[in-house]
Amino acid sequence: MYRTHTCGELRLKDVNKEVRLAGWVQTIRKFGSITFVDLRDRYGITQLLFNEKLTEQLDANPLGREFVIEAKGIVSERSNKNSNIPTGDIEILVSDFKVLNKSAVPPFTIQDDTDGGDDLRMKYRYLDLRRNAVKKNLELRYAVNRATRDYLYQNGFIDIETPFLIKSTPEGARDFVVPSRMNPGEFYALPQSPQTFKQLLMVSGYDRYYQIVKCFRDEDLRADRQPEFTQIDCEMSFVEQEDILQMFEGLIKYIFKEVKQIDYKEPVERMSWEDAMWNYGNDKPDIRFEMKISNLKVEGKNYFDELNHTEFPAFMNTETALAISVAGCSDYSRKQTDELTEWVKRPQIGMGGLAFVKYNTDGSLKSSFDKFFNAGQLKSLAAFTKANPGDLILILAGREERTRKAISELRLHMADRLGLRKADEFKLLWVTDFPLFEYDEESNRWVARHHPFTSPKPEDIHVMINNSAIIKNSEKYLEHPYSKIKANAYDMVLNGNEIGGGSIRIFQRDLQEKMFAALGMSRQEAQHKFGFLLGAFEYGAPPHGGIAFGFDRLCAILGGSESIRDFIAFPKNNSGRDVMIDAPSTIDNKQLEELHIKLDLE
RNA sequence: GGAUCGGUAGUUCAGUUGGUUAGAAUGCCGCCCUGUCACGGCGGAGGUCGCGGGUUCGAGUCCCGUCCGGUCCGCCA
Repeated sequence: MYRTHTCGELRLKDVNKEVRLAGWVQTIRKFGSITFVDLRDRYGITQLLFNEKLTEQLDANPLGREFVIEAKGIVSERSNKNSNIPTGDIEILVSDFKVLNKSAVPPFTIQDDTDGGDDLRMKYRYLDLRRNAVKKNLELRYAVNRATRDYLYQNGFIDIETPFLIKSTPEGARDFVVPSRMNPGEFYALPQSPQTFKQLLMVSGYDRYYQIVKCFRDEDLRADRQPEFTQIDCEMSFVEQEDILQMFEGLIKYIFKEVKQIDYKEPVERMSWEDAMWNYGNDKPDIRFEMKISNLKVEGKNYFDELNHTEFPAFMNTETALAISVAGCSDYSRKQTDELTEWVKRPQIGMGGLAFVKYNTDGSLKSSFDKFFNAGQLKSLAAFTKANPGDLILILAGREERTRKAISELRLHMADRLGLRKADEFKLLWVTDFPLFEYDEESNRWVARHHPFTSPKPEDIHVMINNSAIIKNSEKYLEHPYSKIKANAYDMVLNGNEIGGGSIRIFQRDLQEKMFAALGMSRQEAQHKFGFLLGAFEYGAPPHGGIAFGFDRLCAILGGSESIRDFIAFPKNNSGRDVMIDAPSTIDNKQLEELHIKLDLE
């Protein structure tokens, strides 16, 4: 037996016990004939005391950082206690010890505030994982996992595994493909999600299914995006949208309670996609704070007309003008407003400039376009944006899509500056009533905004059935009936992050075929790609719907972190590389031959 | 596919206008130290300035190319 206790459990009540501990040497502090060693394992740190005067031949000199040792000794009360660690009242007076394995000097310090950079930490991830900071993230991840399984079990869900080697369906994200040795020239694809399988399980009658499952997408990465990631994937039969919303806001609340001890009592707020876009400029608003957007000029509605104002070119010759009113910032200096202007001009935001109005606390108004607006017009503008004395009104104008995006980024930026996005505050939101289709100008066709299995709202089904997807020459796609169709789809948003999304599915063959056709798929193509699903729909498919949560991201948000990499044991870097094992890598010619693959590298 | 920032000691970084022998902190090694817990003191070792080319009397510094990494846009149903 290597150990009788862990390094995290001994307390004053254990004094005088003889114990054995095993773990890693965290630090060594030597004072002549006595030496303190902090011994670390998964559970904590316990101080060992080596006293050469008391026990002869007890030489701690051969020890080094990260050596694995076992030590025998008596639990003793410390004369100088350390209130920073749970075991700080005691130490082990070592009578004997053994080095179980030596360690090379680690390339970075294994401490909460490590000196290692990201790249190095990833290369030596097995050392990085020894750090408390990373360990507690993985523990949180497991707590979320357990709470999820608890809740879904209590509600009658069954966990069913679905295959990883499936068929490539190049709709949506790019697939990772796997060559089939036994079927030369043919390839499997790794699932982007178990979507069709879970729907087939509904046809099979497993009316409450879930899986915490890896999904794969071969797209470019970000700090919060990995090529393989984990979803909480769920599907239910005989449900309407309301049933799903109830069930799964229950899940998230349960996770809050179990993992964060947060009692989220109030019902989750709801907002239509249109309201979200209108008031917040994006489909995943952070509603921890207000700061709604005022639409000064949008399609079919021009506030400046009411002002009888036609002077300021930045507002006149533009598609859109949007404003936010930021509380308590009317005293911004020239330097600060310049800063904001620079901020919106950065290539990521890409605006030409920023107009502003200072609504001073004394009620006076000062704008960056005083030349064009008189006092009365400014007053009216302030009223329209619902500004109060003390507010700073920020206005962006330009092309609609870009300006909307920019103002929503600016809104978040201002909230960050004002400290309105508190890490310990959690605000959930359902966004509903998404458009079913988006028009892709590149490929000149409609694409499914969510995915092609999403059902239109019942009242919009006839629009889909009675209209052709084809856009006539003169017609703008915004005027086409398809652009008005709403989907039975919903996203869950937490503090401005999309943490989950789902929909009520199509479960009739006719409608599904109509959907494929609308997406520009021929009958034969649809049959080839999704024949199995269409076939299944002929054998009594029940009405069903579901949702999937981004597990890694949910954990990161609950852990108060921006990066999901900190919550994945072995993540990949920005280029999709695992720098620890150095994957991906080339394979030898023999393997290629077996797969009947010839490389054509330039 | 594009934009942008970075690459200097084991590590994190500084390095001025191009100018003598490239620095700091930390880590590492040695010696001293009986109450530390960011221990302390003294001493020491440690560098292909990512790589290749160019400009120059002279390049860590300027230019071109390239590789690697971070962030963002496109992309991610």
